[in-house]
Amino acid sequence: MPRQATLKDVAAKAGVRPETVSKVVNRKAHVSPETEARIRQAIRELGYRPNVAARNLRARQSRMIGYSWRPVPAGQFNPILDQFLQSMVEVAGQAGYHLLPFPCPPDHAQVEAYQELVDTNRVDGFILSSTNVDDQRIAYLQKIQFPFIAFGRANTDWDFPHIDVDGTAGLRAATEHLLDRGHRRIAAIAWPEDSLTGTLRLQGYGEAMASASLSLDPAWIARGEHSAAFGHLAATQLLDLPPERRPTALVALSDLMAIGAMHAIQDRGLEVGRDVAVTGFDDTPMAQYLRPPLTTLRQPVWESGRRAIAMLLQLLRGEPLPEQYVLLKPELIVRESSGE
Amino acid sequence: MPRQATLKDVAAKAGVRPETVSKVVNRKAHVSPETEARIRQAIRELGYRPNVAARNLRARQSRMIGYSWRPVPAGQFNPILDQFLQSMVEVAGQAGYHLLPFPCPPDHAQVEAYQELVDTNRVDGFILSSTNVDDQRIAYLQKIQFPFIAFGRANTDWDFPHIDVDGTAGLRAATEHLLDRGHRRIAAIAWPEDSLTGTLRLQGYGEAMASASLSLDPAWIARGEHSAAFGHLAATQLLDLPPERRPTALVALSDLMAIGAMHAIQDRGLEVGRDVAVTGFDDTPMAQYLRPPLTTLRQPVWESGRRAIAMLLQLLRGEPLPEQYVLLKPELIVRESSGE
DNA sequence: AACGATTGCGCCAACGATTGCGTAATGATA
DNA sequence: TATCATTACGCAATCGTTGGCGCAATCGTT
Repeated sequence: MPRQATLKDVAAKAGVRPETVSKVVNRKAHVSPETEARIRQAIRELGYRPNVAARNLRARQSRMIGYSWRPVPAGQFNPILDQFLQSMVEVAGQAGYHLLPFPCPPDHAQVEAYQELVDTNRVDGFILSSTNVDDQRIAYLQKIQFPFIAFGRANTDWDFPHIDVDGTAGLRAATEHLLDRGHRRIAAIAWPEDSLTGTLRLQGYGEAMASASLSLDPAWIARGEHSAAFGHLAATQLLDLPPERRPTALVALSDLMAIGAMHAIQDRGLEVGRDVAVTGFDDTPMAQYLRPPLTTLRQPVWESGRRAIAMLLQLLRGEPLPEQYVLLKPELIVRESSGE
Repeated sequence: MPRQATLKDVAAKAGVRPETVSKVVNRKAHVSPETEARIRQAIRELGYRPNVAARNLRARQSRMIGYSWRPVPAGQFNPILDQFLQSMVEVAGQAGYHLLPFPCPPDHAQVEAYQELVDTNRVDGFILSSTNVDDQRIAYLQKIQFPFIAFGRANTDWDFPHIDVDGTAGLRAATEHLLDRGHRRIAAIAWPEDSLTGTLRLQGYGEAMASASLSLDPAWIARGEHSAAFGHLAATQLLDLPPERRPTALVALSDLMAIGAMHAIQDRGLEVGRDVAVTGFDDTPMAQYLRPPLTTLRQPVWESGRRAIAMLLQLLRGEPLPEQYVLLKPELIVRESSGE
């Protein structure tokens, strides 16, 4: 099998020097039309493709973008990953970049993992998803001034470019939708207080309730781990409240918790949608197949991926970012779990 | 910001030549203990890491493995991707390799996409998933003798290393499980005849029915597109059969179709599990949250990923493969949809 | 003491592409 | 024909790492 043609081979065939070919390929210098034609012909005949390792060595870059995500525990879903990867690969590819995915290593090994990729010149920048408060990855990359875009927020006093889905607006929309349908006693099934995303989402619920001038019963906010089991437990306890305090609608911070809540309602012989309304968050693929189908908030996954890469590419080109922070609105998908 | 230290910097600090440092790093030559200590000290102090681009250029390799998968249409799930990526990244990482994911481009552009990655030396090998009969990617990579491992089979007369989940054994197990529970009229909800995976799975159903000496009613095999809607339609038609031919159990080739079938049964006022048993395939995360939870076949995703990479690494090292073809058995997960 | 064998490490030449500079050839102008 | 600007392309160096070769110093053996 003949090895891949190099600049030298093309040059020999076209009767010029390798540098000239390089200049034609990169449109860097003026070359006479005839020479250019001869060179292009040779390139075509030999099927020449520039060797990326050589290019990268010379240019001190890798044309690779690291993507780190936090894998979900077994039994849960990651409905985002497939689409998110696709959208990023597509946009990055158009600019000649490829993705290098790696699941977040355990906390103590995180910084080393990033250091490795940075120091060996394997990646030019990063996309981080599932960010945390006090996220070590963000702290490290900021310290060494390495280009990255986060998908999610972190400490409010940290200043770094990021994209996020506006969970506050999402829960406000879900709550308002329930208010529109006449509900007045609406409870929330939420995450622990240390979750940033959870706090932001819950805030939207609070805002909607406040602007409808409804007083909030403290018992209406249930906090617990992100699981269907907790959704079930929380809903059960909420339905156990005395009639005048018992909620007629539940907003859950995720589809997974909404599923648990739906089951709790059904276990009690009540009908979801008619007796108690339920909404979720994520629009996981299964939301549409539940009975009744789940009203939920769809994250603009595709858009997020595109924007994140587009922003990172700007950083890599050394251009200033028009917007450091991007907040995208999720879309309320109304299905039967929230009534008629 | 000081740029990353190179061999030259380390050499200068340790008072030797760069090549010597390289030899120490790669354990290639004998160096006196004192010199080695001095060099290692310098490496530590400067935080030296070999530049991958330079290494790759020299070694004519990339230490990258291309992974191509067929993205699922919107509204469906890809429960595999997250775990599969994780398992591959982990094993590859231990051998100093990274993954380069790219969704399958549209059919006509497939070969070009692979050519690009091969010709520019961006990847050393490929993992292909969701293979097809007459798969162009396989044909191309075989033609140019480029290392790859397929996850899935293709034409029976093509000879290439692959891993697959034994769908035949899976459906045999599901069908036998239903036979054990006393069912005699068992129908299958299957894919079109041109699907290789579908044909193999259906075969397992046929085998189990045959070895129980049950005659197969041709009406018991429904074929259609892979969707919940088709599952619903097929189940409805099966339940419309006259009582003596009406199946008491349905094996579906996927969880998605099983969901449709469950809904059809419920729409008719029947109870899944008690009146009609249902099984799926995939153990998508949602299977456990359905009501009743779905009996299904769990694919050994983690194991597949590890094995696929391990095999590819052997090819890349030029070692012969102990097994060209690996068939992994799926695990039957019994839940309530198949009865008590 | 003379010999070959071993060890430790320096030197050179790649790997393939890119870049700034230099220069020969061309054409225009006085 | 001499001068100058412009065009087209060659020259040499560089990016960081590695493999092969060779030389000097050291060691053991007779």
